[in-house]
Amino acid sequence: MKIHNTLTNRLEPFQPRHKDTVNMYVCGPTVYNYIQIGNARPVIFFDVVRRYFEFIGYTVNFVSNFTDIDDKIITKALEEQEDEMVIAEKFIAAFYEDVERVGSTTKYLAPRVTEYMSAIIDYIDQLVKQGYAYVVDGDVYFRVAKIDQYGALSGRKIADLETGARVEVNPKKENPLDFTLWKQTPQGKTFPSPWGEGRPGWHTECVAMINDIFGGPIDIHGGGADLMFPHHENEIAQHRAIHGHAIATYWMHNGHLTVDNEKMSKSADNYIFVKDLGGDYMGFRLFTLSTHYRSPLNYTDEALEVYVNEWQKLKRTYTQAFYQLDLAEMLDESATFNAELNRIRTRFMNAMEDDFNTANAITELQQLGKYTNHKTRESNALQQLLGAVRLFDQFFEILGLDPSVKRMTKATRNIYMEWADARKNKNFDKADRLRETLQEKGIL
RNA sequence: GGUCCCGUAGCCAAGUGGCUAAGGCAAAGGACUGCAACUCCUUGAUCACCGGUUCGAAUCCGGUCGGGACCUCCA
Repeated sequence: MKIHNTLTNRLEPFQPRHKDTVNMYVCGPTVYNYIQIGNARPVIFFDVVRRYFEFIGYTVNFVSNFTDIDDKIITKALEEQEDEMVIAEKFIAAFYEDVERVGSTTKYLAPRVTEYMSAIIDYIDQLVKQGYAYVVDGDVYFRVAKIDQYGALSGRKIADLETGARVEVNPKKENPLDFTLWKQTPQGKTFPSPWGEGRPGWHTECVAMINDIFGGPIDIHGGGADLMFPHHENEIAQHRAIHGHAIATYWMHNGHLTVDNEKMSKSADNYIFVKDLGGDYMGFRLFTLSTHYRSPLNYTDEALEVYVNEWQKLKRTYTQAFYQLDLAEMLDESATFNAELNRIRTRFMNAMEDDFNTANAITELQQLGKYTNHKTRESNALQQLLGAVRLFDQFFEILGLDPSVKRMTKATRNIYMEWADARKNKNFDKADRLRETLQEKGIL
């Protein structure tokens, strides 16, 4: 297994810290609105990472947080004249719905900032006591200059950052690059702390959560590329300060999704919420996996349509093979793979092992589709067909695609038999009627 | 202004030093079929441009042009 590590900017062999276990953490959403389709990319990709590791036998401890205290939530709460926590709850529920829509699992630990307040305050307190942070008028800032390796993740140097600083001047900060750990707030929900009533900055939560939940450094820390700087850089800085090392071995970042080659933004009026996408979410999932995760992905209606069609095609292929086996009472759970299927499987797995190259994995999925279509048209190929269906099952499990095909009921089976009979007897009126019924049931 | 990424057939997209540059979509032609749908087969690129390194480059280096990201608590 090779993974591109943003921290070293290299492809590295994956070595878990604990045998047979993968501990991973993915930065979750700030719950102030529905998620847009760009947010769905890490939701889908890291779900695939998890699925793959589980498939090859690892136990995966997957954690992704909710930022439920934030300026944006306060703004939203004021707009809607609602309590901030009500807003947060609403969008957490909406988030889970969207996660399920796109076929990712919601079964993972999802800590919230509000549940971690004391751990966050403790962490900041330690930073202050050890001189890595300073207090000014009830605000607390991290002293970036104390961390030698600051900038290593995002490939920046402190000097460059200072030179090109477009950072707003905050006279309270010793250095414009210093980031907020705690701040007093004029409005919104506040929490008591040694520095007064206020709220934590954004960067401490993940560190506090990871330390509490995993009790030490983890294997994989993931998120969108925009989190590299400053968010992940700041997480690393805080962790180096107290623990002397980066918090995770491998840092993985997915590239951004654009819409019609433009970044999604409210001002550009090209925001697309996952919930509004409508239609075929499996097709959308396939679309997001069709490009390597580190490359940018451009959304257009046409591009999505291509993969919606592709998914329909794969599903049709699978379904036909499945029912052919079902009719023949040959739908065994286990199957042997012949040389061709093994070749496809090996290529698929190799693609996944190569830094989760889902684009190439999907190519193999398509090759399997072609193979299956050939076998569906052959007589006496049921063994190979069974192998194909079971290999499909494996690929679908890894990629999180679900064709939702169930065995035929007795009634449906009878209709199918009647249809076949009618065709054989050239009773085409009847056959066409039955065909329609079967098509409605999704059998044909 | 600073840092970084990208530019492969009409479109999407793998490949990052070496057999004839994967795969998909679209298009055209063909096969199959009671009709249709589905499916299958065949057909396309010297890799933005210029120069360099090398026995050999889409793949490394330099430059030019074009596009994008981050530096603003956006995945």
